[in-house]
Amino acid sequence: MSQPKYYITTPIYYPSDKLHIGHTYCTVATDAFARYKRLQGYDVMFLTGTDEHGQKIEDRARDAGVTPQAFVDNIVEGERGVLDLWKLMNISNDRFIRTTDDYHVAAIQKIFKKLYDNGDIYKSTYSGKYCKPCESFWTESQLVDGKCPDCGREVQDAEEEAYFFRLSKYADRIQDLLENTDFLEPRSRVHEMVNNFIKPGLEDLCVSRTSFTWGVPVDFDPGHVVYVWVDALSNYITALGYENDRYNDYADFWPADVHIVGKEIVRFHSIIWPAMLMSMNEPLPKKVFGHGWLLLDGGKMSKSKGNVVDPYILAEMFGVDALRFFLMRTFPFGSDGNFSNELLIKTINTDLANDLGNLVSRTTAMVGKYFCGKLPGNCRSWDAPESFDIEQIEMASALRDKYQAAMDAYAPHKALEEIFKTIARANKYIDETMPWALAKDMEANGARLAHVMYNLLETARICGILLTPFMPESMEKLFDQIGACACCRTWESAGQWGKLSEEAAPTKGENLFPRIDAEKALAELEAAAEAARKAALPPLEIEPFAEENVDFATFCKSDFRAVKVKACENVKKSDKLLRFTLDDGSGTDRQILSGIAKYYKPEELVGKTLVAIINLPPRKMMGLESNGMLISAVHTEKGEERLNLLMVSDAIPAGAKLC
RNA sequence: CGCGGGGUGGAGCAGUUGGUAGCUCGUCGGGCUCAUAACCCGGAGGCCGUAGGUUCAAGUCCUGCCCCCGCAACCA
Repeated sequence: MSQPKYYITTPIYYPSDKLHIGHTYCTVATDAFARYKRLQGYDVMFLTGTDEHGQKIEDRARDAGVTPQAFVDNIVEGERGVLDLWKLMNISNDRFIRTTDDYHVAAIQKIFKKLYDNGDIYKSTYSGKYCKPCESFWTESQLVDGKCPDCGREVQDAEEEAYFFRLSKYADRIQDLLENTDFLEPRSRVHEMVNNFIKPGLEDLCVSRTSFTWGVPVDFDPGHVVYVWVDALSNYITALGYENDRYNDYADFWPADVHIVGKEIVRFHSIIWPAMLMSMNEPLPKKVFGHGWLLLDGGKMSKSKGNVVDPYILAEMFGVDALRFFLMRTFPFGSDGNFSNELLIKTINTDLANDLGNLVSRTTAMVGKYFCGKLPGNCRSWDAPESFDIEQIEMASALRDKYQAAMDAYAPHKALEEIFKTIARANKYIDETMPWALAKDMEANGARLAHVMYNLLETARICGILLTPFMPESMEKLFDQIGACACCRTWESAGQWGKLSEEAAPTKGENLFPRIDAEKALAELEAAAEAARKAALPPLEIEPFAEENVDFATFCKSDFRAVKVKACENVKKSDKLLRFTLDDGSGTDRQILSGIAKYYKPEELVGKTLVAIINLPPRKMMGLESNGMLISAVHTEKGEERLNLLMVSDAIPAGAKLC
């Protein structure tokens, strides 16, 4: 008897930069669904990975002075890279595919050839707007004011030889798939796809490039590399062993049960990908779900806005499970949501610390206090239940089904809402039953009190099971604290009231979810963000070179001399100016004021031999006259201005002319 | 210009097939003391962007307009 199979995927992310909270959102959601299905007893294949080819990576690698492979290796496998992030976030993927993996590359060549051989890929010319310096093609709509969006320079019409995929051939079948099945969800995305792309007429798709080389080579036509579509989308099947020997799971797991994707790539997954599969005569995935975006301040987060949220910092500060929970609890999956640190902290404090954590804490503490940590047994049932007993038990008993309905509808936020309604009910139940009052007369009320405790533990147990996909580690701790054995942590047992042993021995452990001091945490986050901004600044910047020439005669008029510092002091009431008394070789002291107090202490300059231009017109600063200007070298490091006075050999006599 | 999404008490959001407007936070008042100054109860606060229409009945359907966000060939 084999288990039912379930195959779920995230997109493969583009490692041109470090991943941010948006990628984390998508991956955590997929992980929660994967864990949910495992909990239900499915044999789950959960795939994620990275899409590592293309022009942008080639460019970024060149800028960084490394090979494209080294560049992506660093982002994927390096410290705090993609793999580290998923490990930190406790992502339970069964497989990780990189499009640079040998088996994938070889499989892509076979897939490309297959599409070519069946006539759906043909050779033609690609025409578009080309920016020569950037060596990039752009579409009309990508241009900014008709110019290259990267460098702002003029573009020209250009053509290159390329292979095309007959996407148009599948337009009708795709439209039918989108409109008449629930292939694509949420439903609102269907209108977008059909109105925007199918109704205007699907154009054939350019699937190869000759303008860059970082990609899978078309093996039967040197110079061409496979463009993103075939390369990236096929990952979902090559990772199962399609057209390769590395794996052998295609028969078991394809078609995928669901591709979880961000809304911006719904197009590729709901139009191009099915068309490719139709062409290859392979089954289509059962569903594509396009989730929403996390917005910041009502707008998109982007590097250019400098408002990218770093999941590392949040997870380290608040805990992985708290972050995972927040992402799934707060935002309706499928629509956009406004991310903020305040909301994150508030959600953790309210739901996790005050409601769930505190419920477990007060319950286990009471069992410890009133029953020395072990229920007396025979406490599962009660002869004359109050209405609130019944209500509490019924609510917890019905929870699993409600949860399942929400999860199956890809509404994890609703599933969590149901759980927390039940948790809130349990907190209320404590008020209604007043255990501390019962405890005053244990002889008379001990049995009743034990029943109340049992009901609370049982509610916590059921909630704990259903929360496991979202917070796997914390729920293990919860189970340990309430004394739940392995057999009452299962999906099956989550649907059955009364599975917990009547002689369970809870222990009050450490707080599952400590309260967060919001003010302090926000200040720390602000400091971390500031540090990140600084770190992102270029390590070294120099002034751009002058575009205009200066003629030789004008230059020669500038009289540069070696000067020796006889005295130097801070100018009173000025935090910038230093006053120099200089020997310029004339026999008369020369006074120059220089705004470099930030960089030098006066005393360290006395005796130094510097360079000054001495025929600038005299100028008064802070009431003192300055006769010339000392020459310094300036540059910027990590956004901070650096200045070095030009110091020359003390062997040079004062007054020596520089030319 | 086109397409998509959204405009609901101070803030952030739910509102399934049209039938007395809900949740979280905040706020005000009360209760409790088992617990992570947490928990429980109650109050105040919304003519559901706007103008029309359909209907016995509309936040929910239709039309026009205003405002916000996004997409427009790979930023989840």
